[in-house]
Amino acid sequence: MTDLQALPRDFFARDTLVVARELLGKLLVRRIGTTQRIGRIVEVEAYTGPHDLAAHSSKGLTPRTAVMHGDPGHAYVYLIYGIHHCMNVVTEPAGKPCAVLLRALEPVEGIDANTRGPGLLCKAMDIDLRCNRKDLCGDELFVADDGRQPATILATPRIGVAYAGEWALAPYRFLDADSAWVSGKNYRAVSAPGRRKSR
DNA sequence: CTCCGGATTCGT
DNA sequence: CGAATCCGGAGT
Repeated sequence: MTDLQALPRDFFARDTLVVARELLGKLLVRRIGTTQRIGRIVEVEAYTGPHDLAAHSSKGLTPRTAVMHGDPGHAYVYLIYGIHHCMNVVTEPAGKPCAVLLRALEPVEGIDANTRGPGLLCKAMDIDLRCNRKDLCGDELFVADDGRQPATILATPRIGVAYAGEWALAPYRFLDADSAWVSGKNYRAVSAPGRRKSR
């Protein structure tokens, strides 16, 4: 895995829902000095712009969300609950503030921690606020394609966005249906509510 | 300046 | 089901 190449910026400069689905199966590569960590993306969520009330950019242009308004192919990393980090990939041409949240990885190389869930993913990959605004068309943090893609993609509502009204129902969470590494163990109850333990 | 709450996770 | 723990965003 030494010949991995970062996906070009125009991969990210497209419709956010398309980029989100195509990110499934791709490799997230984190290089730190001489070591590298690689995970396969198996779960993502799309945040499609100011009209999408679940997206941070629905609050307008603020210091935190400025990176979402900028060029695609950059990392938007933020601190959540004062404890965890979440990593997004900025999509669409500059001026259209959209992003895809990376929610779970399948460990491929150099990872020995839980990668199921956005906060754990960042911890396992050593991604924090230093990575915010980082250009993904570089060599420290990038996305690569090794030709593999999921056989089946599942779409569900996004996790933890109940405040977003109708937008909370949009099926913008995408996952590799056959992956054992999605965060479904923790969140299936949220995705499929109302099911009792009977039968 | 103060105040509120969160694209989460873990332990009770 | 609540605590952890900090900062962005909004209001005074």
